[in-house]
Amino acid sequence: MNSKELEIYQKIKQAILHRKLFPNMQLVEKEIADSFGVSRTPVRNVLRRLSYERLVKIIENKGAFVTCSSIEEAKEVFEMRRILEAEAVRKACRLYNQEHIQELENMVQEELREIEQGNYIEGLQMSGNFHLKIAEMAGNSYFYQYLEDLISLTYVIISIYGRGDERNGTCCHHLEIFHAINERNEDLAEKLTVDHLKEIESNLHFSENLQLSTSLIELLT
Amino acid sequence: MNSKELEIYQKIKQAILHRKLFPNMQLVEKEIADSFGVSRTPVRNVLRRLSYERLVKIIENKGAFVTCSSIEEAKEVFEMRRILEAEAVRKACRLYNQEHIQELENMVQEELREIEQGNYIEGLQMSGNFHLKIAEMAGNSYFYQYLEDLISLTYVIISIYGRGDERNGTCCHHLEIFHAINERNEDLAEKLTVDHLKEIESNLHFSENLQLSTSLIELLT
DNA sequence: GAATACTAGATTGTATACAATTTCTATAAA
DNA sequence: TTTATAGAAATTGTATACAATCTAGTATTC
Repeated sequence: MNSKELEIYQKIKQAILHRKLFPNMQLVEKEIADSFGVSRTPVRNVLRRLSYERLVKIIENKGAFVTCSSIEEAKEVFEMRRILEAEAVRKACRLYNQEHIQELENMVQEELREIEQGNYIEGLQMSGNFHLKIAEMAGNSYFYQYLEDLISLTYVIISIYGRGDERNGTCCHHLEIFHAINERNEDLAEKLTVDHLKEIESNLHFSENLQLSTSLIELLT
Repeated sequence: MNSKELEIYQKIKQAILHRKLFPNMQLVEKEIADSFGVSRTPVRNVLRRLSYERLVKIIENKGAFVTCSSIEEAKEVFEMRRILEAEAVRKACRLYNQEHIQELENMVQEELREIEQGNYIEGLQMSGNFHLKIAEMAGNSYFYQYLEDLISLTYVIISIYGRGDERNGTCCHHLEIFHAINERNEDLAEKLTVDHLKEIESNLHFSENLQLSTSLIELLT
């Protein structure tokens, strides 16, 4: 993917993660192409890549739509995150160097600042970056590749099923996880990570009949 | 991906897995397009998808090449397979139904027949299908998606670093794993699966200076 | 008035033309 | 002989034109 496509890719992805583009909203190729001053060709390439990452859903002859994960899909995302992040944080405990741990600490601090200032979306973004940093520290590129996609999808899932009060415990959890990693306490780091993810998931309201939101947003577009 | 692209995708993928196309070989868009009687457009789409799956490497302005995994990349693949398949086989033990277990048994039997008849490539293919079936039984679509790609890459890795004597123990292992699953013995099934993957990896010759094969094959194309 | 069929517009899918880049080769200079 | 260079060929990248499909609105029929 060249620099032009990369820019389009990042802009669209950020727009989805920052909730400028809502689940089920159609991404019309021509509109995007015009707004970037390019032809439909690179836009189509980007949309295909996003669909491979499950952030958009392409329906043949109909178009590309921002993903609106079902409850089952959301649960799959969290389950896979627990599996991958449990292993990743263990490996991070074993493999990290001074530079890594310094960066991780900075990220926790920055996240705390954002939350204190009431920047909800930015805090959520930093939260994801914290998890991704651990994936990077684990030293196997698949952790990063897979978790980048899963964490991106988590943003969308929270925007669908979240209550809007996600800022509560997460940054404290991150601080605890950071300390466990710093002490190279694998068992503790894994436990804290898995519990953390389970708590985030448990704060979503899957119980209510939210399948409606699918068609509802569809009507609004 | 529509039916036309799907066909091209499957043909190219099978050609790589069956070693008709060698690592580092260039996949020229026009040649493929002509051979399928289509334009370059759908071929380009397919090549991009294969590059997401890491089966093909696209270099800007140069083209698409069959992946030639480095030793480090190969080790990443096996590590990630152990992590995912360990969890998948545990979940399979808990979740399988009668239909699943029947299909799995059939696959082991078919693999045994292929090996007995000396069909090396077919046996290897069936071996991969056995692992994929377990991923399917685990009931989380990410197991299947991720392992489909990782197992495909494993074929290429074995073609690069294998000794050609991979047929030895694998099918016996599969039979043992099948029995463990059938008895819903999670711990045993996980242990057998991880050991099985470690043995396959240990039978590759990473030690020798095989980075040469990269440039060597490059010269031949 | 409700249901259906049809037309027009919008959108995606594919092929093709052209531009940009790389690769190869032949020629000339050291 | 080797190296450097120029130009031709091959290949990829992008834009555009056209085909196929879907969507929506309108007219028509019952």
